[in-house]
Amino acid sequence: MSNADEATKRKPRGTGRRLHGAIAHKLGIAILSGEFAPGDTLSGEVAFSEALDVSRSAYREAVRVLAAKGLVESRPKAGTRVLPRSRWNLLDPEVLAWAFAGEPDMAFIRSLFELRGIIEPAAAALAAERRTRDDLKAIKDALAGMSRHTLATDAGRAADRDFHDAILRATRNAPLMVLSASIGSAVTWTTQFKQRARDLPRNPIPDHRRVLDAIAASDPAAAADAMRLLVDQALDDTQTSMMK
Amino acid sequence: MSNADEATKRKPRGTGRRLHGAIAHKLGIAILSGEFAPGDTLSGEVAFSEALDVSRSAYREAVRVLAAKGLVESRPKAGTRVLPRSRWNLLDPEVLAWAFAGEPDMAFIRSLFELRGIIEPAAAALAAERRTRDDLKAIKDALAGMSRHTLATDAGRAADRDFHDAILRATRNAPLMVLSASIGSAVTWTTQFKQRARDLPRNPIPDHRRVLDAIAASDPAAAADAMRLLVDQALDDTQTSMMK
DNA sequence: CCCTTTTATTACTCCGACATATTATTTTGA
DNA sequence: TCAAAATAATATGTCGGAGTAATAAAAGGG
Repeated sequence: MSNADEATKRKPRGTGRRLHGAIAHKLGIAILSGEFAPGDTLSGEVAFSEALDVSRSAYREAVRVLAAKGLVESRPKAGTRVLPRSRWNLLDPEVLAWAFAGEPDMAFIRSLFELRGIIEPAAAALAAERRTRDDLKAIKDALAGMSRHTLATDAGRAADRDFHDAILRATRNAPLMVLSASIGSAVTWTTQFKQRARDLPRNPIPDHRRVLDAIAASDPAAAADAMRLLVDQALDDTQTSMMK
Repeated sequence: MSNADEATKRKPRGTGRRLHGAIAHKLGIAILSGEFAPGDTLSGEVAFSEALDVSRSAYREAVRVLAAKGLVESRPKAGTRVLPRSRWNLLDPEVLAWAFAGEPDMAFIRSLFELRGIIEPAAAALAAERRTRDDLKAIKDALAGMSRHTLATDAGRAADRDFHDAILRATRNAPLMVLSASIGSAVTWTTQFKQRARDLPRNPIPDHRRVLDAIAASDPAAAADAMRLLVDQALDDTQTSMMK
């Protein structure tokens, strides 16, 4: 190919993302947004890589990433096809990010909150049973961080995530932890939308404190109830802010 | 296991699995089994690919797959390092399969059943609320398939999976579906261990029918209770069979 | 008309080299 | 003596091409 084209071959490593990662990101968004529908077969690997002006290796590695997440499947002669949605690994953090990169689907967001509404109260109950003193301290510290910053700031949202993460860690259940971490990051996207539309609707500290108190008291039922309140309220806030 | 294909490296395909897939499988098992601990850095790309007697491209694509699942991270000069367990995407079906490829960890299995015990009753309740007539028919058909075959056969286990899948589809919640599909496949591995150690402990049809009846009656609470019974019982069976 | 065999297209695999980025080392200055 | 900056070393990242295996379609035979 033509050399000395350093200008045309611009480096996409703005955030330390590699080339194949950037391609996977691009294709992932295209698939999640419906630009490539399930059943569609992507044009050949030579054609596509030339269209993107990247090497075949980079394109192939990107396809491997997508295939690892269940988005596509490439078979000899048949080409690379987009798999049906049921095969997609929607819980993968990157897939989740791609889903929210385009215009977020309200039904999908509601599904996520519904799942969160199932997971988090149960997690709070488990945490109430198994928490150690260190777990309790971590939860308490996160709550203190929340009261120092508002949810409109990055620090405040980080503290909110820490609060939920600390509870998850107290469950001593690894699959539960990774699951809620995925959902939590997705929910973070939506809360960013939320605070964009409207400033914080109410003081979240008392509700969080109720969860903490129930876990401190080793009361699983109360912890689950308190957490259920918290999640339902978050869904309501998100919905109303997206309505307007 | 058969390792005759190890000698003839010319045709390394094992039933449709590509070379990079085989490498990813091998490395994935090595990581999940603890052979490579978090923080360990794999030997260089050239060294490792030569040790495996494969090209660098095949090895690199395998590493891309592992990186997509959060198992490793490759950085220039620093090498490819195994990420901490918290970054692993344990809900990925392939990762789950790798986790069960070695000797299964009882604590991990219990964690999975615990998660299943949270998810499935809630899913049954949602299904009871939203099921259509077609959903009900699918559940009924699956149950009929279960009564035709025993759980000791492949067909019987397939029918059991169909039963749970049909319920999940009735929830109209995509993330919930893929999540339970992952867990379900993992649980299938354990049931294979179970029936290997001992034949089926009891007739599972009546318990499943209770779930079906509750969903048919659109009774969420009853559906959740019936499903809870089912899952708890499955855990008990697995535990007792692994004890002996 | 259906099944088997053949053919051809296609994507996977492998190769070797160059470019790049990160880290470790060394050197210089305070 | 310590710290910071510049340099060097090395593994990763990237590239295009050639060979091979496998599948889908077409052709031939039953």
